[in-house]
Amino acid sequence: MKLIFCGTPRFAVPTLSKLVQAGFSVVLVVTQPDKPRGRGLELSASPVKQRAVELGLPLAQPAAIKNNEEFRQQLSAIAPEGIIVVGYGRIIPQWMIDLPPLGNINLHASLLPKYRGAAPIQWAIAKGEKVTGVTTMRIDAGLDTGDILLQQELPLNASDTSETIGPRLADIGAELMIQTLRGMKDGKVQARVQDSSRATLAPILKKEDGRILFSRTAYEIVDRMRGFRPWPGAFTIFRERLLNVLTASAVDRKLPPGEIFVEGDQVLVGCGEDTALALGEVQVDGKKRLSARDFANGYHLKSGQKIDS
RNA sequence: CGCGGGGUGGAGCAGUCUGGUAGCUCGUUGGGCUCAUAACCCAAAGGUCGCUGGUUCAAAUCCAGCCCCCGCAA
Repeated sequence: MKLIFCGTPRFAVPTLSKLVQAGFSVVLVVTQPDKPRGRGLELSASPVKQRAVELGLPLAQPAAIKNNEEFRQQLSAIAPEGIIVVGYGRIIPQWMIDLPPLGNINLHASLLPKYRGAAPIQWAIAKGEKVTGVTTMRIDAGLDTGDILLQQELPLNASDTSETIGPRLADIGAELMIQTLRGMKDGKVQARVQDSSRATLAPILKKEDGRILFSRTAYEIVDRMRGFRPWPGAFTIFRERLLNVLTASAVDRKLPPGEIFVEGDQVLVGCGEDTALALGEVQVDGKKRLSARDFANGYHLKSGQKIDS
């Protein structure tokens, strides 16, 4: 089966690898242009590009595609049976949706219609879901609103974070994509319409999503911390500097929100509804990560102080 | 030239602006108190102040270069 693969992040890599391994003919890989990254803003290639290079596949990195005649003709000339889209990072234009007979097949990292949008893994964990999963669907003009092809669930437990779940969903999703394509080929896979009344959104994360609001319960804060790791993480402002809270647990304790309580080696911070956050590892802007104990000793924390002042 | 923070006894920090022989909270070791303790009291050990060079009577502190760590941004 002749396919074009569009993807950019690490999440998309297993699917690309699996397609090639399973014998599908990936004739073109489309990914985002190289961008400056990291300190010093050095130019770096997307994970998908790196893998495509390893696999010796032809690459395209158009800056824009909607009105890109040259790119459109390139794809038309290939005449793919299907276009596979996994975290490409751009809106797929109508002309592309209409091009292949099998349509544009997307792998999405949630159980649609829940968590439509750019950060489904993170939001599912941040909202304290007990189960998430992956969905293959046929792309339409809307945001993750296309007809569902196949789904696979993955249970979540309290220790899971986006870092641990992301790779697992990527692997499960890669497998599901293979099943989907094979199933479509011999007509065993039925597309079914999403129930949009049950839809929720998982918008792209911003740094601000990581700010800890001590008015929330500690349990909510911990869930968000798991979901938003490693970025944007969880932070507050401590003595006019950024304080990243890398790990923490929730306990039931009545303390004024934002107030510190030092107890032995533990540092508790009051949260909403008589809950408190027991700090684990923290990191002050410019410093190394510290245990709550070292943090309390080094910065002379006293019970009654406000952490965010 | 993307912006910014930091490297001080075993850990974490203060001191740097306004040069003058190093301080705090812990930990460690010894002793004391206690039925007992991760609690409390007393004492001790432990530091080339990231590296190199410069200015000075004198540098953790001022100047120059270098190394390492981290946050923002993407």
